[in-house]
Amino acid sequence: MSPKILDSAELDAREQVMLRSAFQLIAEEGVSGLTIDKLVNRIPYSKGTVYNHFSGKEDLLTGLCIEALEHLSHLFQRAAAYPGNSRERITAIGFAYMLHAQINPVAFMLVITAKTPSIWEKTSDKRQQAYQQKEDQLLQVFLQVICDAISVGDLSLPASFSESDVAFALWANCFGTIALLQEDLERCAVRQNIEMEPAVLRHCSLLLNSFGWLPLHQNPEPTIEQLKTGLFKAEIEQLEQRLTAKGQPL
Amino acid sequence: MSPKILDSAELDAREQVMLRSAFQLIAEEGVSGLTIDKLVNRIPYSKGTVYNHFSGKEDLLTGLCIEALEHLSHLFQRAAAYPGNSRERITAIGFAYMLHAQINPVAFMLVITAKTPSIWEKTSDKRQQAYQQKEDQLLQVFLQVICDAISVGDLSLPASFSESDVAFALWANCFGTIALLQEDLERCAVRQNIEMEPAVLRHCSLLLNSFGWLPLHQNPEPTIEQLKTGLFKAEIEQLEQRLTAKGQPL
DNA sequence: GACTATTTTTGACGGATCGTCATTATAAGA
DNA sequence: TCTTATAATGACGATCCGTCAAAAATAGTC
Repeated sequence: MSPKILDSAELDAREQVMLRSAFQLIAEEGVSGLTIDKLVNRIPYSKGTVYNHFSGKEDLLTGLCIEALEHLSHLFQRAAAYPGNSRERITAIGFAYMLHAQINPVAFMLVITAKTPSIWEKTSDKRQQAYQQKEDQLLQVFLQVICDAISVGDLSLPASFSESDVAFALWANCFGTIALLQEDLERCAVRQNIEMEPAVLRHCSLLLNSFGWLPLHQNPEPTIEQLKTGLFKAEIEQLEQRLTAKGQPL
Repeated sequence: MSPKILDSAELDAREQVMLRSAFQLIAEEGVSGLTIDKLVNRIPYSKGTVYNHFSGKEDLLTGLCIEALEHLSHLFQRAAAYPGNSRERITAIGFAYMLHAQINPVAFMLVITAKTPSIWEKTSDKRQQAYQQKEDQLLQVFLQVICDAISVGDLSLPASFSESDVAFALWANCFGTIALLQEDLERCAVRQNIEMEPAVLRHCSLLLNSFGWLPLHQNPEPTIEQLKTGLFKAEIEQLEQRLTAKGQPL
């Protein structure tokens, strides 16, 4: 039935099937619901074949994370290409990060836990490298906007801050805000009825102001409505669909 | 051998024994190394007895998180009582958060993952409540310092910011910085040779300045050396011991 | 087409872990 | 001493993981 020599297109297609089914399984039953046996029952391949593609459950999870990073990377690149000033663009990236986390909360949490030793150690070298590469891509987008801002004069680096430091400060701030407000972490004491979207934007504004990133704005950033009805219109609609009918795959 | 009717002191003592051994097991073999069977082999109680105390492995993990939050709570309270101005005190809390994460990195990561559905759902109601309570305690310390700062005049709330919003912004910022620089997440692209201590302090300074929290400082906050040689002397030493000889329990 | 060699797929198996529960052990009271 | 309530035990069934020897499928050769 199957060809003797498998071309990489066929292999990729299979991997996609496996990742899709794994994702769906997680969407239905949570991360702990993902089981190799259950997965095998849903796909036209056997357990052994799955293990030809993934070194184990953890490798599969990292595979899903890589897909999530790809999704995020697309959003970032679109945000970075937003036709506005540098402050609007960096804000758009933060906004994109938040959108991603809301559209795909499970993947967002997965990425956090993917680097813990219990998962990372069991990830194949091949996929570890692929993951790192995607992560680098993301950082590059961030850095590009920062460098642009500097060259245009919108931003001048504070003493003892490198471009990377600025990128990291913004990233950590967005990440912390999103992570603590993530729906998975319901009923956190820290988050008392705080809405994610305004919080992320407020925190971005605070930090950008602190860097003296021009043009200085009061929060909320005025450009947000444009992002929601323009650049990220599709994602916003996708998000609203999610809120009405839950449980559908990415 | 055992008394017929167990008083709560005896029960608490047992729970401590179990938690200690679980902690040690994790320190030796990582979170995935914690196994009920292995735990049972190390303590003078049987599996059934363990299950009389904890509803399962996840409940045990949450139990460890509660202990971690208690540790953190002590640090926070000491920081909040630091005899300095309000800005120094809030900075001391952020510093304490970082110290805690460095002294007990596994617990820090555990607390992140504890709220994910796969763990939280399997946690007993009793322990869920205990956890929430500890979390509330932490937030209260934060809020107290913020309210003090306002009443003293060091801080005036920005428009559309409540006290909780300020607390959350600071918390999220510290959390994000620490989490991304956590040693468990080695080789993150975002963190290129960035040291945790200066990063946390820089980010705190940025945010405090953005709030106009008086007295305005350049980073690094000048009070840090005092914290390291005074208030948190013991913890700093503990940390240095950890760096030289790894693997010893909290 | 028959036969061989090579590649690929398969799922049964051993090992490990979980959580339960019938059984055993212990202590208090009569 | 004997009964009874309480607590501790660990054997057991169920589940899941990852492996590997056997089976299936294909390509090549005559």
